[in-house]
Amino acid sequence: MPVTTNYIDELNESQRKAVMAEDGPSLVIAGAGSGKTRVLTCRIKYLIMEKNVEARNILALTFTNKAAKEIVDRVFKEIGKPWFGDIWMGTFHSVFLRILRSEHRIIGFSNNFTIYDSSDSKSLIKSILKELELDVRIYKPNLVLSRISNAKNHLISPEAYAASGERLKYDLKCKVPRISDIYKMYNIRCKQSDVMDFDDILVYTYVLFNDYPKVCKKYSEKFRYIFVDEYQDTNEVQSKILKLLVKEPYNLCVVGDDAQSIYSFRGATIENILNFTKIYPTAKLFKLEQNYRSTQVIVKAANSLIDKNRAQIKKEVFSENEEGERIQVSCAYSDVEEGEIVVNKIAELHRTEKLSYADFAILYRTNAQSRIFEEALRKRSLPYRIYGGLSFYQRKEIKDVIAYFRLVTNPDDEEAFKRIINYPARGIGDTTVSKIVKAAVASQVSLWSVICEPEVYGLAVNKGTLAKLNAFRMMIMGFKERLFTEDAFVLGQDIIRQSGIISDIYADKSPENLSRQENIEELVNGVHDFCATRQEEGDERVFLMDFLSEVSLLSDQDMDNSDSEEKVTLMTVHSAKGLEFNTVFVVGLEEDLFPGASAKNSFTELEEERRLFYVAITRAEKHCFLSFARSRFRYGHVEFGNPSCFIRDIDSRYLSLPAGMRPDLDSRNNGWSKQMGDARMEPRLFERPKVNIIRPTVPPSLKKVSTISSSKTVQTGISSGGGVCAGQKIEHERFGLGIIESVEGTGENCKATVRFTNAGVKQLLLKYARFKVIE
DNA sequence: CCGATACGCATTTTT
DNA sequence: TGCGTATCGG
Repeated sequence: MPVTTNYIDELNESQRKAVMAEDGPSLVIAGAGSGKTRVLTCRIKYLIMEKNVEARNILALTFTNKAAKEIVDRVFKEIGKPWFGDIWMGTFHSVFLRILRSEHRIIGFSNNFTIYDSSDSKSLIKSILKELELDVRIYKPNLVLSRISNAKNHLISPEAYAASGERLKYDLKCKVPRISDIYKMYNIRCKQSDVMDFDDILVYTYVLFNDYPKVCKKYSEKFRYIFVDEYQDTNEVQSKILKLLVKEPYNLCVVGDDAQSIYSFRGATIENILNFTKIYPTAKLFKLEQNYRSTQVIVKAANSLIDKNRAQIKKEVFSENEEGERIQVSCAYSDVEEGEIVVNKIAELHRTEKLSYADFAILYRTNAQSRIFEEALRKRSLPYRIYGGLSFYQRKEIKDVIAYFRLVTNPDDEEAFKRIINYPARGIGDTTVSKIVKAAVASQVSLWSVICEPEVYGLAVNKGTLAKLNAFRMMIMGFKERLFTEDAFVLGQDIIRQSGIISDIYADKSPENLSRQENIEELVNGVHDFCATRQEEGDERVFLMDFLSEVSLLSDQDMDNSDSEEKVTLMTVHSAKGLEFNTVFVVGLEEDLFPGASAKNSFTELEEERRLFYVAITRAEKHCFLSFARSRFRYGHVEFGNPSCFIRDIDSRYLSLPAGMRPDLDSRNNGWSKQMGDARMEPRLFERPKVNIIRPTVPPSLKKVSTISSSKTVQTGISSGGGVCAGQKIEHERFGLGIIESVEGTGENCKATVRFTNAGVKQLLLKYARFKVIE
């Protein structure tokens, strides 16, 4: 047993106070780079090791899968397997989805309900608009969706919406008075389709806990200690769910930074963190103010910036690191030149300071800005990686396959139905689908019900179409029968093959189709890995629904990018939250771009943009560069703009400004008097650049996968039970190199805890694990 | 039912 | 400019 106080000693004063706090609510305000995850994981460890709290009484909630994974790994590492037990850790959505699945009956859903992603929601909105004969140019689907989402985030039911004078008035003012009706229909359709959208996962959890106190009590008693990461990003429902769930003495520990709240456009409300002590009057407040990440100059500059915001909790973030150099501001003639300046600087620092390419990040406000930098980097043959853009799961071919999986799991799923009813083409066109929808709406049933009993619901189509519909139905039914008798991988692969997707995509060999093939193969691999992992962890049977549940809450950021090559990172400021880089370039600092144009009218929006800028700057450890361009190619033509007001929000003591922008020298002009900088083009290299647009590692061929599947029970390494012991070095088929930490159980149930170099700590059920012992 | 062409419109996006 | 959608013609 380790000396229990060690890890406590390594904390600073305020961290320690937060970690060792008595029972009761606590709010930890954690400045950027102040070690908030550390406090979170240490407190969990402290409770378990010193306070004899049982792991199964702990719940830790995050916003991203990535954050969840990090906390799981770190806690696991800290306390080891025996103590880890079954702590519930995960995103709000995944944890609540798990609860909703086991309580599905109570809230009126089937066991197999599926999840709509935002594009499904949008698509449903569109069909409702069509049915109501509303003009999509006035009722912009995105607007409608955000109003509905906003209502849900505030727990306004369709009925409450219809009765809310305030909301109706606002809609009327915006000339979209029928939002209320759309909302109502949207909800009905989701219910009929046995689906939930992302917001519903939270709303129904609230309803479950609020309307069924007995159920709530069950979970309250289970989760005696609740942790929330990034609390500044919670919305109203989330905070209310917590309120229901947390009972005396309110062991709710939330960690966050109000200065980093950048998701209000998604319903996050900064009031949650600002009012925490009002909701929980006994709450203790802890402030982590020492920044371990950045130089003093960077921290001070960031402080001076965020100081311009009104709504915030007072804190004094400081750094004891080296002072560091001033933040250099560059002015470029054009967006292209801005790219060159940045890339030149990267090349220079790479050379002079021996920095790895992975030490650099270029952060921009909008994804559209990435291209310029991409081109500049490509010209210089520097390796880079762009995050964002269309994610793996948003690709058409992937969505098609997932739609099949969804429909097989839940035939009532309307969006999945509509997506694949005629893909691959089987002669069921829009007119037929419209008739089905009409009949379904008229009888308040799902589309699937209509094609099951066409005559009952008065579906008027000709015989040929009826036959085609029937064939489709039989195919789906055929798959459905195997839902719980077959493995997700086997069934999934059969669906892809027998549905005709394979023949459709493999029919022609155009380059874009080739990449589709690769993507499908990648997905098949994903299913395979998923099954294998779950089996190794001890799940006997892994069904398609399990895969779906996981995958519908997954984003591309969660795919393991173990691609070890060193690359410059290009991403939006939003996606950079939580990350850190030695050197950061914040680019495009122009009015109407950063801050964006719409921030002009609203004070709160401007403050949010400022926080966003704060997040950007505080990603930097050593160097931070700011830049803007005088002219920029936007929407097809060149536009001129002014430097961002945010540059002037930073105390100029911490900046090194280009000539013409220095407040003491020339305050009349806007920074346009002179060109700044010595952006000289270096000789171009015409080598093939190392491009990598976040497509996951090269997928093995489908053929290879099939081979693996057929040899499912064959072990590469040792047979179950004997042969392994702690300390051995192994190589796992997917996780790579690792060291066995412990082995327990015998025979069938023999499990090993393995620490992998690149994949973290895993528990493997030897019966399934495929690896070989190296030494 | 699918392809071609025309129009209009553009943030950020953990789940 | 470039994508996604709407509409029309084969």
